[in-house]
Amino acid sequence: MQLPNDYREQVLRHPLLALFAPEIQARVLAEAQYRDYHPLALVFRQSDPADRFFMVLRGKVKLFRISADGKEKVVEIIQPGQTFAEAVMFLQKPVYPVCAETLEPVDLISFSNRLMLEQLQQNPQTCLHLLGHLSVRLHQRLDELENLTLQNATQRFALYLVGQVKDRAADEVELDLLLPKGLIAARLSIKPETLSRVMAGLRQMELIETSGRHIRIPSMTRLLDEFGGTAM
Amino acid sequence: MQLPNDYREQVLRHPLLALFAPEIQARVLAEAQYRDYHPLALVFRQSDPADRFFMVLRGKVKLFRISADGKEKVVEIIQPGQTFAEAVMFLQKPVYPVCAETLEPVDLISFSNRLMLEQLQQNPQTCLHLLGHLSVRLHQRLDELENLTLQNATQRFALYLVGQVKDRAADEVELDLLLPKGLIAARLSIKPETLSRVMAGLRQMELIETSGRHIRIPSMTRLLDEFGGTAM
DNA sequence: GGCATGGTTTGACCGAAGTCAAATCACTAA
DNA sequence: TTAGTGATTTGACTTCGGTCAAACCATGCC
Repeated sequence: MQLPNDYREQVLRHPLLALFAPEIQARVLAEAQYRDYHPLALVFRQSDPADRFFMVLRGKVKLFRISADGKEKVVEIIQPGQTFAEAVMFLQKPVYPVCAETLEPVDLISFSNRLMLEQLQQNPQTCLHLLGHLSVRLHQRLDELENLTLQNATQRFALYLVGQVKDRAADEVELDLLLPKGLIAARLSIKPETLSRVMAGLRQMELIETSGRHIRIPSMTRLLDEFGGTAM
Repeated sequence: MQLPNDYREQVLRHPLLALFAPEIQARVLAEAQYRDYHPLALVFRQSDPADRFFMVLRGKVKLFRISADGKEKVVEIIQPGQTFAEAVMFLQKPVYPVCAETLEPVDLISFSNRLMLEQLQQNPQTCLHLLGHLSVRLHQRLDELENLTLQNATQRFALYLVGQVKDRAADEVELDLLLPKGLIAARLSIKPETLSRVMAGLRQMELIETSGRHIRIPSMTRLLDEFGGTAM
């Protein structure tokens, strides 16, 4: 399928491709595959052999793991503009470590690992950028590990809320959750029922006010005060 | 302090330095710092500014996080020959994301981030190697996340045991735990008391026999059968 | 409107792991 | 040997979050 022109620029602006010479960019795009997906479509499955990686152009993609007894752990929700499964190309035995499923109508572009690796050998700058990117991800995972083990459900949700806020300075904040609560619960590794109770609790303590997806935080300070964590 | 000669070779054999030209290696070593530590010494603290990374030459180093209320999460136990805190040099604001503490008498060598970054710009092969390394680590963290959320204490310990076994083929296995049980518990994010009960449980089911640090697994098959997970 | 569907909430109950405290074991050093 | 320190075990109790089931709500569709 043909890559629509309005996506071209967005793709080439991505740091992974931005530093390549124009003729290389052209080659990469030529070998790229563009595809649109229905909601709830499976992009790839855990332990599928992996010879391509992806960039989201439109919609959201859920990365998750399935355990032997069928329980799933949501690892990440990928937003437009982000790539996923890039780290896989560096493994000796390239195999996707998670399942990827679309949440909405989604447009994806995918790139050949082989071609990308070849280009990386010529382009240390992009290598360094990727190293930076992976380092950040590694540390995010660290944060998440810490959250899971050291923080309870309410603290995890509070931290999630904080992460959603754009204006870090303001004390009184309003925002809209951009995911259905069930998904947020999954992302935080708690059950929807528990999330519901957690929010009820915070409402009780007058730390938040809610109506549907819309949330008002009267005092960020007070919220962080109760559920600070090491955060920031 | 002077780097003992018998360590020199070991250090230069490490993939991070192995591909550098001899004169570069010499420069890196010249700027490296060698030091020995007592047991329970703090190498660096979480959120200390980070301008060096480390390689363990002797002894074990514990990496861990401390939460606001003082609880600690053991992230990793570093063994001789391994490097740690290499990923930090790629961050915009280089700051150690964990605390590092020696568990035994330890010898460390540390390298300048600045110098290393300079060299990486000239050496895409080593970049790629590092990318591979970080990717593996990223996926290990994934495994760990999955274990924490999808697996209970007994399953986690069973997986840990499996990971300790050298001979993957044998069905009847004997091994010695190389860490005190308290640390193993921490590594698995459970309390020592719980680990104790977990082992008692497995003993009950005749899946393991123990005496002190020594453990006999009469049938690997049976153990994995009960507590398989997605593992392998 | 009436109804089906899926997301969200609420309640009653359960269970795995944490907490606290005491007992026991292991090993060192006098 | 004996005392002392720290690691490990055991028991009683608590707690957080999960499970199951029912109610509730919003939405779109006929």
